[in-house]
Amino acid sequence: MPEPLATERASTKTRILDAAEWLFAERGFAETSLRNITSRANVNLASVNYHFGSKKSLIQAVFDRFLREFCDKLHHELTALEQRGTPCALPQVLESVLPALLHIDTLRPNGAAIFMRLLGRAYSETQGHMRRFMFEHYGNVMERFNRQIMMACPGLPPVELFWRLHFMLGSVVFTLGGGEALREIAQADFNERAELESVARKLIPFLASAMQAPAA
Amino acid sequence: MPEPLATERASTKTRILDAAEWLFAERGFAETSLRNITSRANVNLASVNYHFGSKKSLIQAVFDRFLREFCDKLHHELTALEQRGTPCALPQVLESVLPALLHIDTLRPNGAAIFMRLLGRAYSETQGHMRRFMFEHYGNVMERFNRQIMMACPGLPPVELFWRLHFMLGSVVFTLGGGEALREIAQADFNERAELESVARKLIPFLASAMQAPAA
DNA sequence: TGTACATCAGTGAACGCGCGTTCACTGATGTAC
DNA sequence: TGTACATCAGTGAACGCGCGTTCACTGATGTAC
Repeated sequence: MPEPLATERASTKTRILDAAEWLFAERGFAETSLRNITSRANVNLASVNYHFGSKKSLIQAVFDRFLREFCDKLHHELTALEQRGTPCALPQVLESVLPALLHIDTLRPNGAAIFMRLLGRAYSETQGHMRRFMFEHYGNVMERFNRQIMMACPGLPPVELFWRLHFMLGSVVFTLGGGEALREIAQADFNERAELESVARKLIPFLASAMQAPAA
Repeated sequence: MPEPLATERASTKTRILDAAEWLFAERGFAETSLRNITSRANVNLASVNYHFGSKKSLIQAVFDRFLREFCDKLHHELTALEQRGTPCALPQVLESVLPALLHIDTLRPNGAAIFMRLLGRAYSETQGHMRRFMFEHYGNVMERFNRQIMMACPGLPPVELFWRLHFMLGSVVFTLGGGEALREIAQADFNERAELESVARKLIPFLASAMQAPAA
């Protein structure tokens, strides 16, 4: 099949993915019905099950598209980091995630926030389907990132490192994926437009300093 | 009405709250049906609407009970802190939350984790009903806590403080409320039983160090 | 080149199911006179 | 003290609704001979 021209309507499959990811992030999986999705995407209700088989598979497909886009970019950043030869300082390592996040945000409006929300949901699932899927398909990139962090935090015991990585993940997911709430408060109370990049740039020194705390 | 004796069956209202909070935290609000709740509580389906009016009001009641229990305890801790006279160091301020968290955990099994999950959900709501409710009823205690933090971080601009408070909240909510996932990994990979208190004690130096990062 | 058949993308309508809520009702306890 | 009525806690069955999924079908495109 040839790639659709720019003037053509996006494929039904793509339209469903676009509508679904927006609604999933906005309301959650259970609160989003296939009727919500298909009417937003302007496609037939039955076409979701035709293309994806089930609602559950659609959720997985949405998540997978994000992970692919994100990890491809992160892979490049990590390669650049590794080729420097000299061990990197912690802020530099953390900063390597930023282009991947910004890249996702250029692909679709509010993309990074949506991705962070899905990531949060992946971790709070009772059954860890999405989490397991993530590690099976993109675990190698994450491993490489972890190794860079480890090298920048010499002497930190592995258990401590494990917890701190998740403390960091919590901050990132909560504040970048936290919906309009924080954005609105920041705007109302401090007249500050909370752009993805500006929040991320506040996060980096905060997290870098946190990681350098002495182990208990 | 006299307080029920210890040997008596807890009141229907209490049984519903107990069942609901467990299920809400485990599966989320939308994924938990009133039939799930009432069959777990061993009460009649219609009694939820009799006692609480609607599912939405039940959610609020569950959240309110946690907030009351938590804030009462935190109120006492803050009073003790304030009466010391001398300004407190950051780790001491952060540590004042610990007894409140542990208190909730003694009231009901896994109470603190459930509370943290509900807190996370309160922040990711599209409409901020729960968040607004929280600030209206318990805002004064949170204000006092914020003031202590502020005093322990002299020179930090208010905007920066706002964001860092939420970076902290993210770490706490994500790791203490994050379900079995992290607990299981810690057990499997590091043979470490991730007790509430031991994770919280890892969090405190991490967050204290983070808050002391130089402002961008 | 023409014909027959297969595959693919999509459609409209219906399916049964579980949902939150409602309603008429019961039986126990409290209150007024 | 006895009777009539009110309130309260709870119940069983049903309500209409929106859900994910299924199914028979259509029309366009590709392939075989």
